[in-house]
Amino acid sequence: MATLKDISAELGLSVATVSRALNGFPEVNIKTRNKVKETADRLGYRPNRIAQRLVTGRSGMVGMIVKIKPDMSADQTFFEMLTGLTAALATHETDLVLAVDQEADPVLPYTKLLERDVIDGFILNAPVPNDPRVNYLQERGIPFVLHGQDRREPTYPNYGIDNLAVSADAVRMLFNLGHRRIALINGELHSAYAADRLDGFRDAMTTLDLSTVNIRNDAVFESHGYTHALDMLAQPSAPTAFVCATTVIAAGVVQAIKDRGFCMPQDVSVIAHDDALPLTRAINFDPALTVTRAPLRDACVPLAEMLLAHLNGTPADKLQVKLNAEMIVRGSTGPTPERKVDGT
Amino acid sequence: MATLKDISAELGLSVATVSRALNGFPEVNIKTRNKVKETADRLGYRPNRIAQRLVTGRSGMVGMIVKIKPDMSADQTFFEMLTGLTAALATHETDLVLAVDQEADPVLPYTKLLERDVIDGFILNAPVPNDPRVNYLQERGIPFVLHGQDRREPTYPNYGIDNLAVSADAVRMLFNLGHRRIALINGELHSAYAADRLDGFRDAMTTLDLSTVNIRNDAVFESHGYTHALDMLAQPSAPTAFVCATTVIAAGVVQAIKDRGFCMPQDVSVIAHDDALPLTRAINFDPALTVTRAPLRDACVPLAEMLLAHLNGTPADKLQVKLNAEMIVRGSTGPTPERKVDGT
DNA sequence: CTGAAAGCGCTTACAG
DNA sequence: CTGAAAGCGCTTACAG
Repeated sequence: MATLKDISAELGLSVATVSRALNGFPEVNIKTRNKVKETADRLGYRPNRIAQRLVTGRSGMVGMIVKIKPDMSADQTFFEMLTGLTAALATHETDLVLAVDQEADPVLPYTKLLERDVIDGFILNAPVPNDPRVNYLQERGIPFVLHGQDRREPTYPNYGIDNLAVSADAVRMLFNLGHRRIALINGELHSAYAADRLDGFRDAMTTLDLSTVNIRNDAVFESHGYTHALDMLAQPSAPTAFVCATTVIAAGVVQAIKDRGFCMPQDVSVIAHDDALPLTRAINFDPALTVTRAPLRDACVPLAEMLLAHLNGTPADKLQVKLNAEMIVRGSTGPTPERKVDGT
Repeated sequence: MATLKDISAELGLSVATVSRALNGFPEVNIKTRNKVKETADRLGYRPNRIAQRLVTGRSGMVGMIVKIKPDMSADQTFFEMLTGLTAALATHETDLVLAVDQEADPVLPYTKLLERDVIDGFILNAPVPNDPRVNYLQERGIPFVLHGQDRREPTYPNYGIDNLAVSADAVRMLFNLGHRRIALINGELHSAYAADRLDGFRDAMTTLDLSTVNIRNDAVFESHGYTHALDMLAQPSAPTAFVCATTVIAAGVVQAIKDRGFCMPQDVSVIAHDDALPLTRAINFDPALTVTRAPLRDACVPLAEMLLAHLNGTPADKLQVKLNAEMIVRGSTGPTPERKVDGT
């Protein structure tokens, strides 16, 4: 493997100049730079990252702790994030080092990864409300970026969508179509996103003076969407609209609607939040699913770049992004049956 | 962060001696060693891996390319391997660097990872027959270990079970119970393991002079197990026994048997290969499932250690392991109905 | 615009 | 048993 020394020997230059030429320092003569680049190419020079890292004090590695859930419900989202983050970090010569969390203590894997190795910072995903990992890393001054929001007033870099607004937008949209009995089939409350969705839902419903009896918080399985919807639709005053945590949940809900002999959207409307995962796509529903949409993949580049910016000194308060999901109205939502009757 | 220099300054020793003391060199005086260790502990010394790696020429990173399948069928096994490998490598101060393969060209991610960084070697999982990655890495002299067998006569480190024997054992066992019409619900043939299972099945059946009409090679979904078994059981001469690629397939097959009104094992026997994944456990079947068993997790420590041994100079021909899966007979297999009739 | 020098934190022959 | 020295391959003040 060619080194800077090889190039400098070949050209009769110092390694310092070769280094500067290759790293785009403005002061080097353009002819020198070209000669250097050419021989570097010819010799197949690749900078030794390890040496660079020793001198810069950076390891070029950021950590992520993977939580293996026995129910595997997080797989799809995890793969999506893994793909996007790996690619985004590779752009910046940074590797993603994984540690797998099999422990009860949520911060233990962080301890281990920090003890054992040189990690520049962490990407925290799938936060729980008031995530304990945040406190742990903050106390130690270890840089990180959080995907999502685990508290109302974050003081650290974080990027995510406004999950309160996701629910509120859905409720308001259904309300405007005439719906009054609106159900929420939510994710599990130990996830921060689901807790926010619940809060947003309750707030919006209460503001509109609607009852919030039809709420379920449960693991994101199609079968759960199915059984919860089936239950609710059997009640005397069944919901006329469902707000679903994900398109996977929606798939179960839609099946329940069919199995109860109802039509969508004539009898029952369905809206879901759409992470734009490759499976269970909203447009493949029949009719296509109305959604609030925020592709999970879109978070990866910002997350990577925010962490690296933070490592380079950008203060945390400049690195806080809360986005609004986009509302896409398709065929699965429509006016309530009551309203249609009233209207004609 | 404390360095060797800090310790040496504190103790009036040279960094060389401190280094040797900490690294367990036999020549250091026991009292010196103890003093060094004590101050190292007190100062919270952690060796700088980057510096170690620069001088040893090792990066302490091994690569694995993750293939994201749209059907997500490999998730469970991937997580299992990820967990085990991460833990096994951590024992040896080695990190697992992931690259995600989203490309058509199966070697492209290897090129990228090698170009971009300093990777000591690779772990290749989920091989296809005559895996092209093998040739690529061998040509370039890059160390790797393969999980499984992608060809009959490997010339590189590899670890896996004998998948031909898995099928052959299952067939022979069913034959001895009197079964003659034996079906195989296999994985997809682009996987090396499935290709071997098919070969083993065909060979064993042919040797026993049995017909091999009932074979399906398909993605490992419970629904596929269900539909294939349902089809086969509707035929005039339906199989009396099923050999299943995995317990997930078996779950579908068992459901089909029930739905056709048959009893297991009185009417139909089922045997599966069991990777011992946390979901779909063989003992949770009713009756419990007869399996050939080889926990995927068990491969992780050997794989990690074989790769590291290879990096340290152990020749490839000493690093080739082919294990036999264990046969565990439970309630899902029994004598054929014909035989019982004949016998009484 | 270029070079000589110091240094990042280790390891390991070579002396003694 | 311990130390002084060289070196891994870079980067970056400091001179000129």
